[in-house]
Amino acid sequence: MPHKLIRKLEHFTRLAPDDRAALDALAQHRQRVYRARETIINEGDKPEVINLFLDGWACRYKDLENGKRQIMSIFVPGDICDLNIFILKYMDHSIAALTPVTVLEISRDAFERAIARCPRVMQALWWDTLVTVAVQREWTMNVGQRDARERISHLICELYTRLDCVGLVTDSACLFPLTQSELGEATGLTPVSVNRVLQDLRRSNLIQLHDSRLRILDLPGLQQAAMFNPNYLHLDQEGSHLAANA
Amino acid sequence: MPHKLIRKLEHFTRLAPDDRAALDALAQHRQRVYRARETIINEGDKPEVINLFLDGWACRYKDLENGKRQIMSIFVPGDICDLNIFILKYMDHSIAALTPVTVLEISRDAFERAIARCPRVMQALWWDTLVTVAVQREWTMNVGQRDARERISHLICELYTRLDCVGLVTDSACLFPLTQSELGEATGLTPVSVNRVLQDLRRSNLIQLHDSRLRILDLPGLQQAAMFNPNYLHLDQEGSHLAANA
DNA sequence: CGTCCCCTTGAATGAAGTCAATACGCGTGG
DNA sequence: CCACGCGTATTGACTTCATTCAAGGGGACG
Repeated sequence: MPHKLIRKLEHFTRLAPDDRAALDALAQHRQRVYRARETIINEGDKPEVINLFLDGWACRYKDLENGKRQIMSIFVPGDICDLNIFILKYMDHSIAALTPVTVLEISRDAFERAIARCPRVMQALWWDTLVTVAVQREWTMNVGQRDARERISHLICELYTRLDCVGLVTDSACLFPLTQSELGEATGLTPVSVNRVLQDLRRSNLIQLHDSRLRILDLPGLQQAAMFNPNYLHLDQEGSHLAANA
Repeated sequence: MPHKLIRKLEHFTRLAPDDRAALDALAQHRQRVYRARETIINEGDKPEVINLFLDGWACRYKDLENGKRQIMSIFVPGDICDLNIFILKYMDHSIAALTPVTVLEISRDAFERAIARCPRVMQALWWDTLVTVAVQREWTMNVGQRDARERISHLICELYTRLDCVGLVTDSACLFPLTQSELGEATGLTPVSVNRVLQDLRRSNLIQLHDSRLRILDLPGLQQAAMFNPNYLHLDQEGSHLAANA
């Protein structure tokens, strides 16, 4: 059932039937559904489980004293948040559903059992962790060095690529349920600026975006506008030498 | 010899003599010295070792097509960069010395041997990894939501706290070898803006900063100016229940 | 002694923010 | 069924914070 995760991990290495079985075993665990905007875990709470997102979009965010909110990560299906998070006593940020969301709650024990006898799974999950950090660095870069148009384009490129990885892109189109406010919170822009940039991207015939549907009309053009280089997602089967049937 | 790392890890958990021995064993490995500004590893290179910073400051950075550069992390003594980095085939960013730097190059094997029989060390290093990611998220927040004065203050607060953790603060003062350009590259500001903010912080009697020496005159005041909350550094012995002598 | 890097300062410019008004779709309840 | 409220999107006018441009000073080093 967590086959979106499997699908994603196979961008890194090929998994043996055993490995897949170990990952599937995780799916035995408690599944939980959240409504749009519902909190999944709050800053200050004690983390107890590893959340694996099966369906829907969610985000990591933090509120500032001055009322602003920064969205620091977006979770799409197949994403897993913080292996071993229970090492920490308190969450330093919150996680909330952006759309209705289904997650798998993996306990520490189940997780440890799953990876204990599958070194390839362990490595693949390490890869996923390293990619998550690389994404976070790229977000720092995005808000630090790019202007409004580049930021929004870059975020769109990244999410589009990540969705493609787990099979959620069809015909250059995908679901894209972020509001303009949320796009702003993720990129450090105001909703008004986001709106203006989106108008511009539409006028430039790079994207279509309405009713939570995104279609990329000119991927190379959009990537260029974003200075997007997918390197940091490390998707090119870099771990294939570790693969089951290599 | 990597006792700055040990010192840092003990903010999370208490280590047994065995654990310390395992960490000390790492120090047997190749030590390497870089000059200020020298590249330690370049974007595109294959990562071969885990670098543990013993002395001096370094940074992670990425160059953009448009000539700008974002510093995405700062390394101070006791910091370790990316456990298991060799899972990736290519570096997606570069690392360079900011000052003369001494690093320990830990091989994959040595690393695996060190943690194999010391679960506490493993957990402590995992904690360190989670903190590193939390710091990266905070940087995203910093450039995304704070104004110039807040950003610079925040970065100063963070580095001051991290240096304090490894015993590099004496009498509210520490080495602080970043140039104003580098501060700008880390915060998404121009050197001119950085200069103006620093003037302002000095006039407000919050800090002294000259000749690469920083003194904090009013820590609560600076933290308030920065909206700094050290939560995300997870320094309060959160893992003491796992400790050797708990 | 000259060069280079870093820091400093002032004045002009510009990108994004703020403020405000309007429009649109959707669900709820009268 | 329609009215209303609410959240989201759009647009225009004005403001502001940071950037850009430019010039000058000081210290380190060859």
